[in-house]
Amino acid sequence: MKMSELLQRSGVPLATVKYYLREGLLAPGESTGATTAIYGEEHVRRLALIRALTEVVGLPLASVRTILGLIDEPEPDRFRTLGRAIEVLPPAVEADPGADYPRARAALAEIGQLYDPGYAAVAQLERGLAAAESVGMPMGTERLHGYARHVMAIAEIDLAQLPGDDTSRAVEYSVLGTAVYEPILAAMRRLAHQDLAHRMLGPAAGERD
Amino acid sequence: MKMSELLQRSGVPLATVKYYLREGLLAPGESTGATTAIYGEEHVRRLALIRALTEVVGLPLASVRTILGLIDEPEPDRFRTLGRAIEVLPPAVEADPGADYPRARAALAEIGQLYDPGYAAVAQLERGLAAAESVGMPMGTERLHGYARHVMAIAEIDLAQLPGDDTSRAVEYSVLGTAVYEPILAAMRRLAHQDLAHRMLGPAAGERD
DNA sequence: CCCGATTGGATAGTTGTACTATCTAAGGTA
DNA sequence: TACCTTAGATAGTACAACTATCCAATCGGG
Repeated sequence: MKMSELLQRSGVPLATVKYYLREGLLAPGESTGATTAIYGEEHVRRLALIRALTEVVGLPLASVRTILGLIDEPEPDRFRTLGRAIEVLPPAVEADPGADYPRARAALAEIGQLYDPGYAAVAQLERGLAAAESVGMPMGTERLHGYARHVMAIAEIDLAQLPGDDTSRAVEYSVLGTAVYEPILAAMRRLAHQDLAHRMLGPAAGERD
Repeated sequence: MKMSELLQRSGVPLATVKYYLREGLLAPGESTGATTAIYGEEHVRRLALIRALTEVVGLPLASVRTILGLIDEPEPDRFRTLGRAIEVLPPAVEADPGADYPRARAALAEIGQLYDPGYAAVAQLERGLAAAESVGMPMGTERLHGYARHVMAIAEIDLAQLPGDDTSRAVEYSVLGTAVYEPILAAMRRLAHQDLAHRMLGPAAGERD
């Protein structure tokens, strides 16, 4: 397809597509002359991916670039690839293997999970727990155990669908599954709150207070 | 305490505190003369809250302002208050009561939950589902049901701790609980993935691939 | 009570991100 | 052939979140 069709299919403005091309987020089309190039489905898909990561997940373009790079050329170690991808997901915190994350360490010990200070999610957990604390809502043991049990069940659902054979696809699935399903889970939790509140407080609860 | 102590306690630079004061995010201290004012614990707490919302949750200051306003002066309807707070949480999507959200509607019907197009989380769910689809990873029915069950259990844990008597505190708890625990849940899910992958693929899995 | 440090209040400047617009020249197209 | 589209380059914009400076009025230790 030509540029005009790509614009229409993707819904992204011309100036923005050109910007993404300049920035190397989008591969150039196959040139068929000095003023034309043809684009394929992969360009439409890539644009959808960029927009999803920026608009839905809320990533800055620099992080999008990192993730696209990991999908296009994953590192040989699948764990490290996913770890690096997670590092740029919000809340972006760099993991320092030498640092100590006391809250995260205690929490993980409590629920019997691996503590690896080199993994970005550990730093993220530490930061989240510290933030909850500093705001006057520290996470209690009961809540921690409850969360852990159900989060583990959710993770099992995720892992069950991971394509086991093809590394590149598995990386894409892992990265996107982490990034794309997170907002969905968040929305579902918010809706569950509303649903529960309605049930617990009765149908007129929306009008009360 | 005086300004210098507030700076030291909060760790926020002077220029930034002044900026927050100008922007009305932080209440001025009690003036004791033309060049001095005294600040209290509530100022320290407020600064921690602002930093948590910006740095951990990743909110723009405009959204922080909305949330602070809702905590300081909640609307009489607790549901609407929480709804308005959720509207500014990422992924920020405005709910349009007149619009139709087909994917969210279908998903909620599937799991037997209330569908209210005026609630921001419905628009957020729609957007998340559409993004997953456009990226080639549509959410399947099994995954939806699995997620729903465990998310509902998590929401029950949340609701169980909600202070029932004081509306203002309940609003603060609801808003902060939604915003502050979300990153923690996200981090826990990421860690659960790692933990599961290690168990399933064996201890040497980190080195494989 | 004096002098350097601190503060409040105002204003201007900086940095970074993500575009958006314009221009030119060369094709392509009806 | 006349107009439309495109590639490629460059410049400009808009906004957010600070950051820095300046001034004048204290405040507080010696």
